[in-house]
Amino acid sequence: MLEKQKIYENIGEKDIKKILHTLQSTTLLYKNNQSIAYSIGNRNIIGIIEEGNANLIRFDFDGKRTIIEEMSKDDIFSDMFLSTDSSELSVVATTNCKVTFIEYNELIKECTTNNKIAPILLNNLIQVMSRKLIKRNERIELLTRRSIRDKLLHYFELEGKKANSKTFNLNYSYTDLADYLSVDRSAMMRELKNLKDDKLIQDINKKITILY
Amino acid sequence: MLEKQKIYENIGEKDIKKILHTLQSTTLLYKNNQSIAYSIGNRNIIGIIEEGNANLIRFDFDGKRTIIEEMSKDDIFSDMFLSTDSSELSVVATTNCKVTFIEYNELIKECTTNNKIAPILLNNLIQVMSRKLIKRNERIELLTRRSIRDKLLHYFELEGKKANSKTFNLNYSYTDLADYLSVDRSAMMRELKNLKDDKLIQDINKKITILY
DNA sequence: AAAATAGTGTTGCAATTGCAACAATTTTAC
DNA sequence: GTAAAATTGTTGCAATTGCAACACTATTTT
Repeated sequence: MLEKQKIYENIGEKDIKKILHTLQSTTLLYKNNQSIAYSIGNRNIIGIIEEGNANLIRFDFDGKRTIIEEMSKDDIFSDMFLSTDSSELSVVATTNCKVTFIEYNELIKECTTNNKIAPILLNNLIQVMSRKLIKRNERIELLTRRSIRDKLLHYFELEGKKANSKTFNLNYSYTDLADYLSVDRSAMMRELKNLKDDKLIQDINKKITILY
Repeated sequence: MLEKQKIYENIGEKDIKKILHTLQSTTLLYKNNQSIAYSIGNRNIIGIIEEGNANLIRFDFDGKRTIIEEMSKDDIFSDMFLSTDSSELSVVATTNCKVTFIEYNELIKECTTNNKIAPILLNNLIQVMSRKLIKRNERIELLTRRSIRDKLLHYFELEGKKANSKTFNLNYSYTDLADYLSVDRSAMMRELKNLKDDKLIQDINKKITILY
């Protein structure tokens, strides 16, 4: 399994502080369910989640909510990664969060001034972005499955691979999982029951076991 | 509308040749429908499409094909952006193609050796990756729509925005569009007819006009 | 120019899915 | 520790979707 790439990989504590200072970073705290507003007027701001979890979500005009991406410690988000006219997208804290904001343009500038740390941070940024691309790809692959059954089975397979075991714990609530798979919750529950009846999976209290 | 970021942005012809040579790049030609094999044994290979178009596609075990991403000139692809165990994914030329391969690790190495061009190329790489993230995000947003009708309308809106007009040409065949939206083609055709009957869109020979 | 291949347009029918609505349970907040 | 809020589990029913099959047209290939 691919290791989770970290934005501060290979940079010592002191150097992290130094470069964050050089880049004139800001660190802010957010409470659970709070919307993480950023890039107000600015451009190319990168938010680094230092502590806690947050989701990138979309609210439909009819109030329907869709989780686009879930993020945790060492994950990043940025207006750079979002379409300019996607105003209905927002980052929402799902636990209390600590977020550091840096300006990408400053980081690039530092790379041309013999700063030794900046290129490492830039490389790490690319690694984290690669990982993000992979995650979004996985999501796309999930969503292209044509039935709820296929989506569930594929999701379980992915989780199984991640856990490197046929048994793993669901860290989503069923409500959230339905959102993630973009299907009706009750229809998903019905299909989940079918999968259990067909002895393809076991589900003991959110602990899933793949039986095939 | 966001400009398409180019991997060679702000680098002169001569410098492009120079850096490609330094990075020991390889350029290969592919014919339409040919599979673009890369990273055989290697890691962190970046493919740059110099000419032509290619798709990132998945073949299901039952032969069903799904377009994950369509790519054109100046687009890039890489094993870095793909899950390690996604062996069923492949890049396939959809026209005759010219592709240059570079090694990411070499590029990083060059950045620490006072090479003036390498950091620019690296910045461009980030810009292109950002764009790719946005594209995949758009795709996710499309796929999370719950009905064929919604998917079509949303797709048309996106294309309208891109063209900056209510009228634009479909550059997909309907067969491919169905693949892209991940729905049954005949069901999509039916829904397309409904949209026309409801006077929400006009469709004259692949020239779509949004009527609302 | 003919043949082969790929794409378009349509339909009936069966299966899947979403919606609405509800009770029961669990978790969170004060 | 109780009230409020969120989640789970279930069902009937209607709407949407996928499948299969077909005729027809357009585009390549040789």
